[in-house]
Amino acid sequence: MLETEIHRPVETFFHSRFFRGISADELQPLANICKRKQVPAGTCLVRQHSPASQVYSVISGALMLERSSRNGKRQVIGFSFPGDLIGITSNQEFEYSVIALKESHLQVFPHREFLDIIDNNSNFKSRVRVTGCNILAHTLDQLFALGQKKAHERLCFLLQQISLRQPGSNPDVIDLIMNRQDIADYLGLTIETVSRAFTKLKNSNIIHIESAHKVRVIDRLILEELASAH
Amino acid sequence: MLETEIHRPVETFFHSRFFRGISADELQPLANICKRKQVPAGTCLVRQHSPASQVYSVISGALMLERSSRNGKRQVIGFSFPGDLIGITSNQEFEYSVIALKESHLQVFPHREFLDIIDNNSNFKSRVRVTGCNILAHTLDQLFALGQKKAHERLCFLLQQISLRQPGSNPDVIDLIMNRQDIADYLGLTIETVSRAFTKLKNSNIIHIESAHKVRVIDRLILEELASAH
DNA sequence: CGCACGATTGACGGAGCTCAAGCCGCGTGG
DNA sequence: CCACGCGGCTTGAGCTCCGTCAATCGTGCG
Repeated sequence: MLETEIHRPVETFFHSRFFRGISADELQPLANICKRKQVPAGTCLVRQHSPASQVYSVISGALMLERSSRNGKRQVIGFSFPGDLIGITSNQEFEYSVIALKESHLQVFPHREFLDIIDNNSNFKSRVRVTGCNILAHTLDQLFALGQKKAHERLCFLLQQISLRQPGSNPDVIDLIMNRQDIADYLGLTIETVSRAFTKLKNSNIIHIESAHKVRVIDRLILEELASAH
Repeated sequence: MLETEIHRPVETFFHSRFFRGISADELQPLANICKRKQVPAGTCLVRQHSPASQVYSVISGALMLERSSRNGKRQVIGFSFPGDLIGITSNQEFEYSVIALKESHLQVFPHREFLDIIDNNSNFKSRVRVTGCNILAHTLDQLFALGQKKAHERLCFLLQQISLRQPGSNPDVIDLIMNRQDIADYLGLTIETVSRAFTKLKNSNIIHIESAHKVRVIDRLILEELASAH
């Protein structure tokens, strides 16, 4: 894991959707406090209950947010893709661990300074609020899925999520960066049930499984119908 | 449902924990835009997908937040008690419906003006952020319960939640303001399973059921152990 | 007192969990 | 280049917990 100072033009590093359309002048204060970090696949970027002293912006790669309990149970909270922010919280501690699923590049900001700069710029301010609301909205969707849906419907929910949020232009080819255990812990199921749900969707001609980690959407309408929370 | 202007001293209405310790001078701008609302038990205060144009502060009573899908499934998101804020979002629409479980009194603020005032006062600003984070933290706890816990453990989670958040000084006597269907939809179970979970906890001498809506905690340590997400 | 509705209990079936075996893709080494 | 082994995924068999359906209980209210 290496952290380096930025010595290049500001705009180069702020391609995240969070910063889109904000002028270089406004970005400069953030650039001044920004470092970069590169983490290999499998590393733990943030440990649950550690002090929330950094804010991260994902530049490339993919990460997983998770919570674990003492008795070994784990709930995967979500996945972070390029453009996502991690660690915008007002609590003292991180609510979850963050683990890199692939090698990932991130921007790192000191938490306190980040919020100070955000607070003094109304463009940023509203974006941070929207980001927070989006996170909550996603968590509520997931809650609905876990509380009210069957195994194969939950899987549709996950596929839909990834399909819409993964980088790249073709949402019909889904790149499953996580393994089956991660999916199971995200959906509140076991790996066996996840596997059976995959074959069920395959046999219903809703998806085509090109490999264990690559899925093609055949019938998007039905996928959405099964995934939807409304 | 009646809405009235405030003509009494400011402090009278701002006893919510959200406003605690903030001076009358600072509260005045909020008082100026504040109306009151009283809703009888069973009323729908906010309808899912309606424009998020109000912020509410609960003065007395109890409310339930829920999401419904077209096919009739419902997920209860949480419960609001005196001192809670409802509707702090940056989205255009409410993410959920809000229904009064008892007759409830609320303060009502226009959304836009509320946020403007909040943004110009650093005391408020940090409190709003903390409130948002607490809501997310609670939702994550619930997510963990639905994903990883068995029926009777989920029930312990709910009892623990209410016990800690309900008004009144004695956390060992739990007032179940909601009915069994509400509990079931909160925990992702059916009413029958909820009922069986109650008798299971009763037979294990963890709780005593005084009536269908009043429960006494016998063994708080075990209750916490079963409820905990860590 | 009797009705009505909500809560509880019982019997049964099924979705998903557990345990175990088999399969597949991939990397390593002969 | 192929044999082998390993780890992750899939499939199968049996069991368990929870959902479903139905009957009963209990409490509050007209």
